[in-house]
Amino acid sequence: MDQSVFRPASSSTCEVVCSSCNLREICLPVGLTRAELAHIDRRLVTTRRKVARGEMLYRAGDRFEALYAVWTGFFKTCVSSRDGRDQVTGFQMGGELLGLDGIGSRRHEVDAVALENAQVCVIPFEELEALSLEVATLQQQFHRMMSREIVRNQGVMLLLGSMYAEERLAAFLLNLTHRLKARGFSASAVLLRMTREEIGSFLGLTLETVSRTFSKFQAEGLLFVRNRQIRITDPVGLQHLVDGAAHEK
Amino acid sequence: MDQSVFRPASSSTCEVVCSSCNLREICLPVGLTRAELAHIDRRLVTTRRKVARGEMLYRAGDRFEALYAVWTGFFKTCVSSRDGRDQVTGFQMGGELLGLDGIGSRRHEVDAVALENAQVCVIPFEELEALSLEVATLQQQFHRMMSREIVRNQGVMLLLGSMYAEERLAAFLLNLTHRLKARGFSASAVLLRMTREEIGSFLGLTLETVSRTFSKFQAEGLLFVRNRQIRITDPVGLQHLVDGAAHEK
DNA sequence: CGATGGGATTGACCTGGATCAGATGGGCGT
DNA sequence: ACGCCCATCTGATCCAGGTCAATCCCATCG
Repeated sequence: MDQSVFRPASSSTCEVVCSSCNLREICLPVGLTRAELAHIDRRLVTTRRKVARGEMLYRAGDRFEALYAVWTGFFKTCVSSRDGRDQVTGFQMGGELLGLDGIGSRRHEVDAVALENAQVCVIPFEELEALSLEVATLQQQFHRMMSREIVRNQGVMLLLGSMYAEERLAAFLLNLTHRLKARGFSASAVLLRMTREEIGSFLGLTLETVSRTFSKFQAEGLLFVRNRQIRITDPVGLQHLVDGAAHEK
Repeated sequence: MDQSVFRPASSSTCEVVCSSCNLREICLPVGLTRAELAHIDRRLVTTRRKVARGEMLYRAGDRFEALYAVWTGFFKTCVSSRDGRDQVTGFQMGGELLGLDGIGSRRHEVDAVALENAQVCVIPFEELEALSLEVATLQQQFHRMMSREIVRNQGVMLLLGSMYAEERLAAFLLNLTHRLKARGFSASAVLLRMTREEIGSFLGLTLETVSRTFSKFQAEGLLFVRNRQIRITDPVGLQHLVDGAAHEK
């Protein structure tokens, strides 16, 4: 169940090819034909970048030049206001895009930090736009990914604006397991890649509340926690919480 | 100071033309050449739709077919989870796009409601993608607008996740006045188009807290409130609040 | 011009989660 | 194997903002 053994495509060679990456059905090139994929292999995604645990892929203020598709590893993105307040705005795993925040202003607006040793595929943005002019399906796919990012964030806004701590954590865990499942991992045994504090920052809670809520879930038989190892035993119960079961009249 | 007298372009005729609309420097066609604008006039934006106050431009679950650029009037967008919880995710005014949430799934994911009688320019999405293949600057501009939407939402997440009620309301007011100012309105005299409850929903607060906070701001000499009429007398003071002045050690 | 109703305001009280503090334990470098 | 450090857990207390309730006010309409 160790998720870190998962290595898409050829990790031993340095060849970067979307066409033989096993994330291609989740990542940017979903639905492209073989011929279109060949274009991408040749012209778009030619380099990969390693980011060690704790390092930044980019930081707020950096010039925006490329998008990054997570290949291996796990990231968080953080916004921070000038007075030092900051907030985790998302966690990204294999097949998800990083850097969309920079397109508008040509500067990155958030920090992207690797939570474990990671590798990302570099997608030079000028090239992406150029190739999008030729390959309509690529353009479409890109638009879909941006749109989904918007919808995802609106879901987080709902969570932050109108849910209780337990509901937030339940929603967070279910979201995580769904994404892991879509990538072929177990939806019940999860190894968290982030600290309680990072979870708390993302959910608008303190680390103490996150910790207490995990303990409460365990006491209620919804899951087992042991540090960052989580085993979810009652996903339906968690979903019930998200659906507002706890505070219904 | 009545903002409703503002009518971009020719409101008497039914002709829909971006090239002579006075929102064109704020709206989708920013930075396009005259020739490119002509393309848009001819092929992209040919119809406009009226939405009466309280009516929905679209609702969650509707088939996604077009984006909408607000021409006149004022909208809110709401997400709602199945259990009836719901949350305002944004307010849109002239020159802003509605409907980006539908691109990913081909269904709208939120409701868009007019808060006053409004008119929107209809941008058929298939056409937009087709024309984007030919007009690179249009594609670029569209990507920028989507990216900015993502950044905006992340800003709201920061607000919802880590700010106090006063800071949230101050940030909201300043954001509103900045947008009004960019459209040529007064940044100090604002007529709110939404109820306290809608503001509260957007900010993750109750209507009572919004009301109390307005009163507190007035008592502190930051602004005058009279129902939906706001006059901001100390924008710097508000900015100071947003910057966390109140709770600094 | 008075009646009506929904938005807004204000007060009193309560609570979910923040804050503060201390104890425990696991991972990592040496 | 040891020691250190940081993450985690848990308890006690506090408070920002939610909840409940009463009133006010203004726009609309008969």
